[in-house]
Amino acid sequence: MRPKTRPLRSTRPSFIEAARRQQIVETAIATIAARGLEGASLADIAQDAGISKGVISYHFAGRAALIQAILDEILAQSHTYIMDRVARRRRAADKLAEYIRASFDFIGTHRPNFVTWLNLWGSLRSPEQRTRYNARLYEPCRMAIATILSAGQRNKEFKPFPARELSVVIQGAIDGIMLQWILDPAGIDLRAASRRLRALFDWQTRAA
Amino acid sequence: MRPKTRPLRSTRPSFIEAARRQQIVETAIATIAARGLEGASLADIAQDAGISKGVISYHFAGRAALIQAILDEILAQSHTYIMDRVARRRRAADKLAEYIRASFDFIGTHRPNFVTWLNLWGSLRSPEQRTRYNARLYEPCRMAIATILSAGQRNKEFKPFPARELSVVIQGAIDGIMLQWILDPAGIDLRAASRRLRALFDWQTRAA
DNA sequence: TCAAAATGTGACCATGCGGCCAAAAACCAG
DNA sequence: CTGGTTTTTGGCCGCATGGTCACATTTTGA
Repeated sequence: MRPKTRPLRSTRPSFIEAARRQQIVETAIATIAARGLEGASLADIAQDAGISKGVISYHFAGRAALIQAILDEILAQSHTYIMDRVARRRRAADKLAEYIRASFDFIGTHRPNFVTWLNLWGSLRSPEQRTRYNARLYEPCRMAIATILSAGQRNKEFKPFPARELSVVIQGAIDGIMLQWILDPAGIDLRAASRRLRALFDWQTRAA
Repeated sequence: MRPKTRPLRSTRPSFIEAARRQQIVETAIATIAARGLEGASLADIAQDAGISKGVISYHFAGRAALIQAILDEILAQSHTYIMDRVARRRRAADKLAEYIRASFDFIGTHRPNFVTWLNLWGSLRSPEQRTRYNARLYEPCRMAIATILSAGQRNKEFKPFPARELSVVIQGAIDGIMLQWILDPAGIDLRAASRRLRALFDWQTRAA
């Protein structure tokens, strides 16, 4: 019998454990995207996954832990995909353009993830009012952009500008457009937005 | 005794009714901002407002109706404030800059509103899966910007560009930066972002 | 001034939720 | 095969929630 408080991961998670966790997280993303956060009880998620409710309790410490796992999963998937594509480019200007293009590509092909992502923003500071955790979520994205920008400035590809400040604006523009698209898919042309953003920030960064 | 189903607003709402509704909505905004959506029960809100729980049920058809009222209130406040300031400017370029500046000013001075706003995004389609309502929420903002842009193009202040497309980008940038600031206030410099956005879109729109 | 309407109260209720557990089932090493 | 371990099941429980109601209080208007 697994003790109630997990023994600090004494052994590696079994194959079944990893698979089940993954399955539950993915089902939960779909369920939340479809019915909203409040409409997605553990029972609902279990039913969608075709398992008993107890299984979720067995693999996750509680609802909060499941939500945390969902957040991590969504963020990791997106980050991995984007950075993979960025890494294939050499020049800073290409990296920046690819960052934007990959972001929109991923958003466009993973709508449920971002619908759920949106539903979960409100739950971010639930556990202990830890507003601070949220910073941890966003900082890597801004950091990635800022790194590209700084590198471009170092090798004179880019002109001088405050990299950190601009990275906030770039990430903001991407997320803000995503938000509009989540709330009103028919009203937003993701492809056009992606194109314009690339042109806009290319113009804004490239040396004369 | 008021009938359960409201008689289609046969008479104008009384003074007390209007005041109470306003009080409840404002208290609810604060409560949700402080404790999160799931942590803000009707009982909590009532307590914060110093009234009995039944009063909320008396003035609102249910929790969903209250949330809807909150959304309308937040949106109306913001929209009114911004458009008031925009209206004071004559030239299109000034209107655009003022739109951006006013947006950030309002965001910066009404944090609780936007924390709650963020918490409520997930509840937008709760009632009937009406994803469509969301469009109604965002469209006015984009419309306002597009109107400014079009006017500027007509009188040659602005160069030619797809106004609708750019308005999506402008509103997106504002909201995306707001989002980062909500999640991580210490990590974002609103003033700098406002300045950069104004410069960026001035550059992007103004005729040569 | 006073009855009727509007508003507020606090207790009450049904419901659904997250969490728990004892027993069954599946899995696996020896 | 077998005994121990992991995983799953399905039902149960306590609790908090949104909503309702009979009654108290205040406001209104003639």
